[in-house]
Amino acid sequence: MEAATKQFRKRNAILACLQRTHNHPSAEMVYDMLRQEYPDISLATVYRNLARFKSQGLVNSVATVGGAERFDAVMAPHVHFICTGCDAVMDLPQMELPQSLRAEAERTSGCCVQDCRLTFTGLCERCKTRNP
Amino acid sequence: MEAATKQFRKRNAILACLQRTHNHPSAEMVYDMLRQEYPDISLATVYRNLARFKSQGLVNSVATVGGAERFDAVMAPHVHFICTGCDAVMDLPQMELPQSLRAEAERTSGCCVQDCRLTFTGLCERCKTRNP
DNA sequence: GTCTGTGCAAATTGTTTGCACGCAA
DNA sequence: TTGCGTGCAAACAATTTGCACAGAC
Repeated sequence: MEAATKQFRKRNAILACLQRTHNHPSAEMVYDMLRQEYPDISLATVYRNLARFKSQGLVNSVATVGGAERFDAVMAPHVHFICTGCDAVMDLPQMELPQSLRAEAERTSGCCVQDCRLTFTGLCERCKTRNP
Repeated sequence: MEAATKQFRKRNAILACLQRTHNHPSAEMVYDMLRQEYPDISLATVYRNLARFKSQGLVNSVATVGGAERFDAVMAPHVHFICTGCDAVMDLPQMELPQSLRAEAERTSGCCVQDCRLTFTGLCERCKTRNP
């Protein structure tokens, strides 16, 4: 990491963490992951930067699971699956999100549609076998 | 209201409130609406009964908007629109939710899909004209 | 010197819980 | 007399905010 980025080291680390991971972490999960490399990082810094990224359009909030907001750095609309057994949030990359949906929503509702989200809930493969 | 229901008067009122309104209220919104008829109702009672309804499959949580969970007594999967300007949550009844999606999700993911939710965000008609 | 990013602790907010009371079976 | 629904207040958990400090410009 170059010297010039020292000022933004933690901010960059938070964004990089979101871009690197695919588990759609909560603020606390990001905090826990970064604590290894930045032992003095504060949870408030994570929250502050997540809010900033969101308002900049760098990060989306995917859902709130078990009371905690979950974040995603993949901005292209895609399909998610949330496991009610283990609170995992994952992508369903095989599934296409029909482009026509957004236009159709805008036409039938008269609203200005900015985002579209298709989310399934249920039990993931692991929880499926554990729970009867 | 018959005498027999006195025991469940508030519980019934909470459910009826959800079934009657279409604004997908939060616990606090339900509380405020019921306070007119039941001035001594408690927010804890609303939360307790909402949790009960949810576990009984009588009520779904649609989304959490501005930190507060929003509820819906319409259990059939349907499409929602959330306005980021005024935090309104509304139905898009004109839009069909393709039945095939759930099966496709189950097939491609290997998960056990229990629920499907299609949600658009943006600005409603009123906020659209207010915000530039 | 000014501005910005941050740690820390306190505050805020949505939600849950423990306890006591009152009514129904 | 046992159980359930409730109000109230306290507890909790996720998130936000005020303040002081350090480093970048």
